[in-house]
Amino acid sequence: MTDETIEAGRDFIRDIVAADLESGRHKSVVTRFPPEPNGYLHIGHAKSICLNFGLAREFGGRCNLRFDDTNPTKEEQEYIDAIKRDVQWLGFDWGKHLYHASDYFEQIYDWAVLLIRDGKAYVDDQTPDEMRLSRGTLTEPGKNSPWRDRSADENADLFKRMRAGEFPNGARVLRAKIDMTSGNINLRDPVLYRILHANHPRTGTAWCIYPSYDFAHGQSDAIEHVTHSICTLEFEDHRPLYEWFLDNLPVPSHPHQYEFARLNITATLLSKRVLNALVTGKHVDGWDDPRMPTIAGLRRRGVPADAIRDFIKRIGVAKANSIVDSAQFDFSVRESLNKTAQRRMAVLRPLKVVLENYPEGESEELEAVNHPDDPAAGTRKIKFGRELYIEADDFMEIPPKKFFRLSPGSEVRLRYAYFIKCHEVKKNAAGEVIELRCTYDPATKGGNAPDGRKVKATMHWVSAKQSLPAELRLYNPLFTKPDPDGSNFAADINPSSLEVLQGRVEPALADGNAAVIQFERQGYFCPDIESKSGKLVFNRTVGLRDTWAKVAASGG
RNA sequence: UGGGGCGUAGCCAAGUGGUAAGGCAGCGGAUUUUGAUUCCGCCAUUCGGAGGUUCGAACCCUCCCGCCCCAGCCA
Repeated sequence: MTDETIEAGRDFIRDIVAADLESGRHKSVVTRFPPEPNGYLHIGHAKSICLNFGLAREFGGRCNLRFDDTNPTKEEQEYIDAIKRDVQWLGFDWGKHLYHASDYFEQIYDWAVLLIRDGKAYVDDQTPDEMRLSRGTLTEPGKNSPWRDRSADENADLFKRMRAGEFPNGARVLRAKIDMTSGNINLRDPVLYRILHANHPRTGTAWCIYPSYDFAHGQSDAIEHVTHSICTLEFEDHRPLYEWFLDNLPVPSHPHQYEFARLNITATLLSKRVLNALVTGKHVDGWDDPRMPTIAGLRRRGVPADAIRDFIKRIGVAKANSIVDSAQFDFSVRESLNKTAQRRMAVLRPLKVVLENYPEGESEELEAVNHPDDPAAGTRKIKFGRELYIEADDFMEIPPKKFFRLSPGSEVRLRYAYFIKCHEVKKNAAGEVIELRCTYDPATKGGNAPDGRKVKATMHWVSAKQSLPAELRLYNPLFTKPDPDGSNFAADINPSSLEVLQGRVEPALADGNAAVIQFERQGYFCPDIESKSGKLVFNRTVGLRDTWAKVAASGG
């Protein structure tokens, strides 16, 4: 076991599993992660993945990856491939336990026939509209279908002909005969099979009838000998139905369903419907757009898998609906990256600085450490010269009280280099600052003054000549509101979720495919998949905590 | 106004009859050649509300209030 699993928190599900093992109800735990391949996995799925695979790992059991592929009209091979890739990247392994609900279609069909023989299922000829009307409402009971009392033989014949493809989509369905007056609407004769003449990613055209989620899920769990079938709260109402099937069919095992609250994060929408619409509506650039809360998007953005696991561990598992502050996620990302990311310097918004007393045409090499807390990361050389770029935000001509970076007359340190002072500000016709004329103190090489004088700020910089141009992509929340409206998300989309800057980076980043690095005083960045030498592109994974921004925002 | 759930700090979340863990955020302070990191300290006399049981209640009982989910041939 790794430290991570030892530290896994306690929650009601882990308590149930531990108790079931303790009491001997189960010899070992078997869980499953059952995605429908109709979209990419997102951070909400990561919660389920960490729970299901984590349980198996912690208790020495097993977790199956099972595709819930019962609706060929929405499912695609691309999603199957992406889901596998993402689960693996998150650090989990299903071993040889890769399954599909479609693997069980024949068995599930046989069980449907059995229910028909037992008088517990019937073919309904009502139209979808008629069915909706006769289902009743939340407060009124439903009415029995006029087809509810067909003979077992007639039902068997009709069902066989449904399978044979004799009827068009929607013509008939197979329903369980349970109770049209139940307060639980899921028990009002739920649909077991519907006719769908569609190509299935795995079974092709072998079938034209497909089992519903309810009729496939529990039985699939039973076939796989799943012990704890964990799903989200909205399926709580389905549990009586889940159990009804297990009780009325000769299944090989009897799993139990437990429900937990799905993940919500502020200013983030986690529903495949919305994510799909963001992609198809071109609001983002694909499922792996770094602004997306998909696993693929987070990965492209530079978020490490261990940060996602750490986040999931910290938020816990419970039954209360909740919305986690996105700052909680950022914390886990920074926590991970702070330990692993090497430091480099990059200027996002370059402002030219000319050191008037530095000899023209000369340059020198200075030594910079790669990680302040990890000497093993070593050092690197960086070029210093007469012309530099500093961060435009690090200069203010008229500094407010608590601003202790560069301003006319003030002295600051350039990291690993020298103290400098500014004595002239050049502006363009529009009055914008375009260049600073400064002087440096040659006695402060390396960043310390022999006379012991202190500066209040240390700033990053790059050499004007030696640095490289780079595109820097800064990501802001995709939605402007902390609680965007999922049914009308377009209205809440943040028009500045992507900011593209043309900055300058140290030459050490020339090859364009480093791991995630920290640009000192700015944040963690990783080369985008589009980055290459000659055209460097970096994604900002997350910014550093910025106390000054808070001070400045509060007026000073 | 049917059925199923859930209410503990700004946000997550432990706690299940013995006197409110922890994390995030926030706020102080120390260290700092990243306004980062790290480190210290502060942050619920009270658990949605009201009654009741008990020596003792966030935990048990009663009533009330609030929020979420369900009326797909989606999952």
